[in-house]
Amino acid sequence: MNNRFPPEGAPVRRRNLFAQVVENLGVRIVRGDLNPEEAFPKEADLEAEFGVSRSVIREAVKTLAAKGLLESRTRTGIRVLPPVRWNLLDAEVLGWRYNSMPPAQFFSELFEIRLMIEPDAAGFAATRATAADLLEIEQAFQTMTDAGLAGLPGIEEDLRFHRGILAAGRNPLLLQMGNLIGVGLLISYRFSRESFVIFLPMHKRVMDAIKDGDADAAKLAMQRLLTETRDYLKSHIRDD
Amino acid sequence: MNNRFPPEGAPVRRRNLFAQVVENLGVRIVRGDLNPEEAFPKEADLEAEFGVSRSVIREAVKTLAAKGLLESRTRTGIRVLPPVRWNLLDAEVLGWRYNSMPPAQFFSELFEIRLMIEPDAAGFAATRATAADLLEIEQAFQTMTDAGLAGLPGIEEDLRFHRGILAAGRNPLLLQMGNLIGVGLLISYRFSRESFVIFLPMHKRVMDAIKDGDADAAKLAMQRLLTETRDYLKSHIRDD
DNA sequence: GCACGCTTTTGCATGAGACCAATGCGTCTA
DNA sequence: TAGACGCATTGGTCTCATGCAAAAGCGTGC
Repeated sequence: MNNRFPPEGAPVRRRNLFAQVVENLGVRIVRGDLNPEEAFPKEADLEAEFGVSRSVIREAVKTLAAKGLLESRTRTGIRVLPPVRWNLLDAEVLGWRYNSMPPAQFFSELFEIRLMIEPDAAGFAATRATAADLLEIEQAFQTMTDAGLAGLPGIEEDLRFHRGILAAGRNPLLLQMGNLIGVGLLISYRFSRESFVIFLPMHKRVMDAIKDGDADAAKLAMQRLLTETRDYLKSHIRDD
Repeated sequence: MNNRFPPEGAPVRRRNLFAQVVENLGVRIVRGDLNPEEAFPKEADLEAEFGVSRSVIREAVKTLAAKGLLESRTRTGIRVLPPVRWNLLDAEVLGWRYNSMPPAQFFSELFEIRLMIEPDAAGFAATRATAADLLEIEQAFQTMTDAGLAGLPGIEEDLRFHRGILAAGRNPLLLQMGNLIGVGLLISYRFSRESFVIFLPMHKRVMDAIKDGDADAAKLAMQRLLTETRDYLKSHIRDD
């Protein structure tokens, strides 16, 4: 098996062959290039297309199947599952999907969900946070502030703050939303690199309400933070 | 490679070897039998333990890795990821986890999230549902009613109803919650096989509000349905 | 219409080598 | 001598190749 992809000249990405196949197929599926119902290449075809061995193809297919994008049966072959089956909250799937989506749609979809989850999560955090939870949130806020003053994007720190609140909500399922927020922040940054320091005071209000154990205030503060961020981003979308 | 599992005498399950390994390891991981940090068996050891070939083990590991339960690197070997990384909303992971969890904890975790999502989803459905969406919801309700009158559990139908509302909310991320509701209904049924017909009128109120396009009413009706169901289940938990 | 082979495609097994990153050892320097 | 740096070793996964088994759709023939 020679004639690897990508073709000569492209920068050689030193990653697992397997991961490259996964990403390539994954992106194509969520972009809709490969529809359900339509014929999907069989293992042998994929081998030929990518120029890799059958094991690599099989492991890639299993990975995509585990994320709900594919299904593979003997005799029938491989087929793309309908979008309902996709694990959209999987970090990778989220990334693939949001990189091929108009920003406006992305933002409305994202913040709609965040507004359902995070205010309530903040409310729970206010009544349930342990000392360790509070410390984590405070430290996250501190590093976020530092990053802001230093003119850095501070995505990592922002994510850490929101994750900290989800964790303090003490419901493991809440933490799943961390992926969503993370990918969201990343993409948001691609559309608008304005400083986020203007939102620091609002973050602080959320934190203070949680520290005070005031669930209603925490909920409202988070709601406010999210709607303001959403509106800000909506009006600052850059077309590129 | 002989000496397959399960040992002689056990009922022969006609499933893929691969799926069996995935389930076995998956359950052990989410149950906490195999902690992160702790040493995890390497491929060769797993081969020996399960009595299957490398291909099967590797594909199983890839599958679990895709669900965020494992990570496998060259030289370092395989290791269990911390629970934060697990894709808890994956249908399989959800099932494994909730089968090894005290019912009370399960119900509180489940309904906390459902109450964040579904009332808002119902609200969106009221303003966004297409004719097809409404038809689907009505049909689901109809089959649910029929099942109830026939004395059947009607889990499938119930799930269809709730999924229909999520779909009518017209935000793809909402549909992810379908898994959660589905597994939830299944487990609920294990704890309490009482008829659910008493909740039919409440379902109807949700549906009618959506048909009327009354978002607030839909939201409230859904909220009511969920809290009542939750309280009912809590007081009917059977210890078995 | 039904049973029964045929054939296509994935499922499973196995051997062999490449590749990668911890680990430990030795040497060199301040 | 302690510490830093480079280097070989080695234990694990990654990739390739090949063969056979098993499942399931399809058609044939009764």
